[in-house]
Amino acid sequence: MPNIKLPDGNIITFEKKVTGLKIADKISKSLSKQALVISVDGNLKDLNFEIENDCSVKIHTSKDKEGVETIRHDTAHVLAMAVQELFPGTQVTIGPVIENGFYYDFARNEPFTQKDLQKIEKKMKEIIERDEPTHREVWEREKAIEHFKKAGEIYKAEIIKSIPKGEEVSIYFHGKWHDLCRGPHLTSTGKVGKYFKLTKVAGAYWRGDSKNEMLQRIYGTAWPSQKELDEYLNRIEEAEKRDHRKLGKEMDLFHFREESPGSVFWHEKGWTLFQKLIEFMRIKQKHAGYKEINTPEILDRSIWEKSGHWEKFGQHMYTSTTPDEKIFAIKPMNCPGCVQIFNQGLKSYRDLPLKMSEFGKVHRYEPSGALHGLMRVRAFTQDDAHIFCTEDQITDESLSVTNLILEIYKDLGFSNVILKYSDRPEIRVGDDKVWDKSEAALLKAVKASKLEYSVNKGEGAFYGPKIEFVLRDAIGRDWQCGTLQVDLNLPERLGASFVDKDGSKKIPVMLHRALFGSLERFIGILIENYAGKLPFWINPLQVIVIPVSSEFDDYAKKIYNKISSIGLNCEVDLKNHNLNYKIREHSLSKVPILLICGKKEVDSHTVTIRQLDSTKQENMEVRKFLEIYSALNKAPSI
RNA sequence: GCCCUUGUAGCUCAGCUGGUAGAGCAAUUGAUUUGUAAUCAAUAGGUCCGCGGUUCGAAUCCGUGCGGGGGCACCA
Repeated sequence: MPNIKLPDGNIITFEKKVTGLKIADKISKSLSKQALVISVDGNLKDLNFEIENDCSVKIHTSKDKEGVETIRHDTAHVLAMAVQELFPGTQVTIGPVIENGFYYDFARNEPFTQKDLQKIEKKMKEIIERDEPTHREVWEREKAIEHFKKAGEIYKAEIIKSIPKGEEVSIYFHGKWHDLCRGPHLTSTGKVGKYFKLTKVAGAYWRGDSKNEMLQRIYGTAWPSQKELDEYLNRIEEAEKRDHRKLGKEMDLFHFREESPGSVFWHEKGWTLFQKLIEFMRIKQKHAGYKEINTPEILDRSIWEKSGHWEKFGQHMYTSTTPDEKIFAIKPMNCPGCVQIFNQGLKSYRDLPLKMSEFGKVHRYEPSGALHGLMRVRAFTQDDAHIFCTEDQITDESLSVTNLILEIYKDLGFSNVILKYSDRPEIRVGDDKVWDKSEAALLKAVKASKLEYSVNKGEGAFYGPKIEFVLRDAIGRDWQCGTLQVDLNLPERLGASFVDKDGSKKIPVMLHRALFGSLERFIGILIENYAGKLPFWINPLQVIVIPVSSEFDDYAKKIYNKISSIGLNCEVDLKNHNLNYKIREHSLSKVPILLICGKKEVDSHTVTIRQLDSTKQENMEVRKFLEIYSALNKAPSI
């Protein structure tokens, strides 16, 4: 006589054991139609799972995350069914739900083509129409292993072997086709619906390990309705339109070429943007008490050996041999150089905290497959800084770094920031007592920031704990940008010390921090966040002056000179094109302000302003325009 | 690095099963002097990514190298 407690608190009593399907029936017809899975005391179960004891349940429909995920999981199964029907001999491996969809990894000698995907989709729809009923069986381990081995499903057999002893080995059937699976699943393939799409094929290592063989992964997306599917596909399309590689070309900011894969050729406009960001940072960092330095790009091998980079990071380092056979490395990080500046001359405790910033260009030999536009490059500029301080100063300094980062992000339009805190990894250097102290100090700063944070256990650097700053962009994507790391190792390795109050020599703590992380990457993020329509103050081409006809060229030039002289990035377009053409051209290249001058403007000594994405025109005295827009030509917080 | 895919004019792309290349935009020149998202015409523009092979003949087929894209691994 199970008593079933519903989410609204009501209790329904059944005479004998009961399934989720029956409970839904009892509640309402519409619920029983929409029901997909059920939570029984918080555990997700199939709708025909038999409930014998008292419990509380929640029946999930496509309106819940659980319901949608089950649809996706079942779609993955249907995908595997279709593939095995169409391509006998293909082995199945795993097929989990991911954000917005699912994938399934297959082992097959021939590659799947784009055409195959269409064929598979068609077959999937057939299977859904066949409405194969689902049922679940629990098998004995050895029997299951034998069964899958015999069926030529080597990977499945291996998965079963790795299921912890004591855990059930459940097999799901959809008609005759069956697969090892934890479940839960819909009651039949017909429940899946047809609102799915296979999106891409890709390679993926078996068990995610690059030492293993490569499988073929088919990605797909699935939704409860056509509308949601279309919306999702639209979102993808919109994101593609923002792609910084495409916009960077269209806006004439930068390009890449074969001679230096993963390194940026910055064009004038892109470089102006780059320099504007640096100028902005210089002001903010000066206020925050940083001293800017600069260290060599190329340093002798010996310092990299001392710092540990040669051993730990050598794989990613560019080296260079001189004609006289000396080996130098091109810096992959700025820290050793900075420590050498600290080491020059005697430092006192009175000098601490000493904050040295550097816009340092570093080179790292990244694997070719990792490169991606500005987001992942082989040569990039860090807005780096190293703070030398005492252990007691870690919390305050970390907090002031956090505040600086938040201010800077906010100025650039990102106010949604979360933190990731990582503590000691298994392989590390230094005494556990020192770790205790530095972790506590850093965590205190994290908490004091009052930001949302997550803890990544064991993911700190080998030399100390770290925080990563993650910002969310306009279309909801997260980007890891800033980082703050406590370093208890490098200062000692490179012989840094200061004279303490009592006259003794002590080793300082070093904080590594970067705000944007990489200027290149951050510019990529900015472009995508704003879809190329950069805020006025950071825009590398702010104003274009357009005469209505060549008769007004002189006036336009005069205006252009005035605007340039107050430090705005301005151009004048004297080309032999009509007004409509010029407006279209410059609007497409996303210039925020177009100034139109004709007879009217010359007579009244005004300009007519046309803002990007607005057809409204505003006529204004030249003097007033200069006043307003020179005030707008700086960061909001400055 | 690994799997798949891709490389034609400055850009975006067409070029079927092998017969040495074409469009639109941009550029140049000329005409036009224009009031808020494409004025007209003419001209010029190519080592079809590199190397090798098959073939009477290769942008096209094969091999290989390099680059791009989608993933995986990597992101110290």
